[in-house]
Amino acid sequence: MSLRHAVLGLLARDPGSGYDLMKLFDTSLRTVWPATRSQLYGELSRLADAGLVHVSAPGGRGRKEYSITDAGRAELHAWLLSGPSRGARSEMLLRLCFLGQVEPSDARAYLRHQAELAAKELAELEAVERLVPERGRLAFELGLRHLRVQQEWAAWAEGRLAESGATMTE
Amino acid sequence: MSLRHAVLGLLARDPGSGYDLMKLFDTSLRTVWPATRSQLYGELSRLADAGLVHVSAPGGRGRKEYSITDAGRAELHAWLLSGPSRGARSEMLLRLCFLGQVEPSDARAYLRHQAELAAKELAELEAVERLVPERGRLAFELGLRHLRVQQEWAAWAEGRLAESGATMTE
DNA sequence: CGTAGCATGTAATGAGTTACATGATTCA
DNA sequence: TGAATCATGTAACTCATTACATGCTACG
Repeated sequence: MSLRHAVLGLLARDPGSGYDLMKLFDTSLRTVWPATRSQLYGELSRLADAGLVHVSAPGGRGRKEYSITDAGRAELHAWLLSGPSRGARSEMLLRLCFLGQVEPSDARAYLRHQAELAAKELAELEAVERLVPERGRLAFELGLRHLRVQQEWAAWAEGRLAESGATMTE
Repeated sequence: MSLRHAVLGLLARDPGSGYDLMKLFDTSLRTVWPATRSQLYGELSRLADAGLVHVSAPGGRGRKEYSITDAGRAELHAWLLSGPSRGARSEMLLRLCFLGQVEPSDARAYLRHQAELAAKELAELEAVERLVPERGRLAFELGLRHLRVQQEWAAWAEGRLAESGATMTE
């Protein structure tokens, strides 16, 4: 139930309408916690019902500007410091569990492709490094490091498969 | 839609009943792709309707042993080699985006806790390293490397906060 | 006056969680 | 005969995705 907390986090920085928040979900949070309009507007209503946010400034064109309440801030704070919730799914790891079931050459090609993909994303990330605001620095650095291991690991894994394949056909 | 592929992957290794598969979901796949009974039995029916698996051996107590079909194998193969699907959510990264909104001392404590957590999981993983079957080796290694960066990063991040906190109060 | 951008939602469907509900067999 | 294990499911609910649907306003 973290969409709720993403919304609270954004509103804790600045009040805004659903429309405003949507732009943030489509930019800064795009790769971290994607959300759609229908989800967002629904969640805003529920948050308002629960008293965690309130409409602070109705505007033209039906605009409703929301602000976080004290209760909302308390909820956000508690969540921020709470442990990681269970149930993490990793499609990558799942594929890996069954990668032994395709031809070794296919598996190698797949891993090579993964390495290239990670390298590309890494390059993109490094290119925008200086644009990252100070407050986003920690998250950025973690993303960077994750991509680096991803790339190194894929290269290592491909090498390993190549070796064992060679051994087998000898 | 990856529960489907997890089931196909398991059945491609060995035929089994919903009950059998559930044990695997609760052990080997627990940390990779958790699933519940109700999800699993539902998915098995749908897979059978779609012709990707079939009941190969009905047994006592209502047991239905499923096997993968050629169509199922084809589907699995295609999925294994397909690119990563979009929509990856990271609760960790989301927390990080908003960690600036709590007291620096709270944030540091949180990061220290994360580092310890990663170190503990790492130790557990390393302890069972030799029990990992050859076919699970790639996934295991990726998990290991991810935990290592997690730990190193959390330590680095905490140090960074400590520094900037010190600068601010000077 | 038209179009780009602002601004809000609903409906249908699929995926995941939790709780409930039942019955057969084996073995001590 | 009673408990553990085998074995299957349904129902209610929440969360996420996709498509549909509408209307106002500023500006050129």
